[in-house]
Amino acid sequence: MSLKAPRGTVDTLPKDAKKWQYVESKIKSICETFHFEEIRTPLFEHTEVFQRGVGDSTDIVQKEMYTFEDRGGRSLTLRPEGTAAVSRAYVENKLFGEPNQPVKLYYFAQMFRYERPQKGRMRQLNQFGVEVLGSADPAIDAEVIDLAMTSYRALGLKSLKLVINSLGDKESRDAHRQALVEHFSPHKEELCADCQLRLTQNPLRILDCKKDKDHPAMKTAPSILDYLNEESVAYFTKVKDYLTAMGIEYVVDPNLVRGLDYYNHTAFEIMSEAEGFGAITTLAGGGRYNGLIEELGGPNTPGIGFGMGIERLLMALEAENIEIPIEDRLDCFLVAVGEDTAKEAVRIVHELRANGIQADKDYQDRKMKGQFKAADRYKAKLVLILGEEELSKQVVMLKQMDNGEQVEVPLTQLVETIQVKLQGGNEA
RNA sequence: GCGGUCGUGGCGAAGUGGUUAACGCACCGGAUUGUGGCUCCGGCACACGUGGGUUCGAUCCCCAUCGAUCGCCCCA
Repeated sequence: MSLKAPRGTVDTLPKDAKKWQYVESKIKSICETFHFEEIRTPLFEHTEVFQRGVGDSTDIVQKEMYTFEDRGGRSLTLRPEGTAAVSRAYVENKLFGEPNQPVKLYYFAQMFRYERPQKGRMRQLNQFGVEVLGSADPAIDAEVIDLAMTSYRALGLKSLKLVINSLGDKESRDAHRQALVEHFSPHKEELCADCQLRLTQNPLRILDCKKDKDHPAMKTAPSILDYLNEESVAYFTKVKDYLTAMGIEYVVDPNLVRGLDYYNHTAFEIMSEAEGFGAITTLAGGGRYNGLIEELGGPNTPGIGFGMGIERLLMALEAENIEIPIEDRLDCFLVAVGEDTAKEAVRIVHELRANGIQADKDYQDRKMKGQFKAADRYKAKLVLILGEEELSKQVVMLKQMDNGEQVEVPLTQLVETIQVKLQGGNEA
């Protein structure tokens, strides 16, 4: 039996890797425009980081974590999401003491969740995410959303829908929670098993349930928006005003509830509305988490961020038929004929590369015709031909593949000649 | 975790309870004694996901398992 990559994981082969490189470099440059800096945290953390950070009652912690014990008996977990890990790093490295606040961070990282694989859902997935720590200015909420939207737009996506909501501060959430329990308790027996559990653990998430969405009590359920206190309303209003000021369209959905415990105030989700995208349409999700840093042992520090799935981003690009420009070229391919030329062939390719010229040669012992076909497949701009005759004359034939022109070049002038040829080609 | 569909060479794709499992693409070679994209000819190829069962005999029938895919749950 042959070995296969573990379930829910994939190999990204060169052709696709080029797409990833393109997407990542594009997004990174946008991060720089927004004056965000990269942070890299470990692939795994103490399990407690996620239990406390993400919340014990969440699906992620309850059934999706890759948790293992190391040889020292420590319980470690492959990170299932980025926010808790980055927050831990913020606290541990005392970034709250940095003079430049807020701290604006971004990351590209693999996440791991033990789930049933499906299109757009992998056990190892890649996320781009940002976290801004140390500011409770609603303008930052808008900026973070702007960064996400700008990234998508820059890659060409058009069919996007931004949904926002406010979960309010602690006082508002507690009041709403109380109202939800009172509202749903009389109907407890009619709700699905999950929701019966949610009633005591996390009543907010009942609103998110797809099974019970048609239950009459759902329509009359108390909306968080009615329980926001004055301060929370003012905050949410400012976020909306700032979005509007930037010309970013949004839809308020009072039922938008993020799956993780640490969120409060602003919550948002960006979805694809492209045709044929399948069941999964969420491209990115995020929100504010003002209590998380304190929960992880740091000072009371506000934070906001989002996570964006790169696999889903690529799916969305495909769904909208957006071509990703892939660089696929070779400057110079050396065709060598005859056994005696082997040593000189290796030396020439080495010399070209040492001078910054992209070069390759045949290693399959192909005949001349085969070597030319290979050069053609590689889309080589120039082909050098080295045979016994050229070797004895200390020259090489240089052929330009687009127009077939061929000239004899002394080895002593080869690098210079190629550089001129390539430069001329680029300008034209 | 639950349900549906699927699993044949590198890729695509026929097919059958029974001697060498089509074909196309790709790749290599020849026609063209040292020159690419067309044509013709020839060649190569670790293939019936894995493990059991039924059978004289299974790629084909049955079961299981693994994987993919679609949907549910939930999310990125």
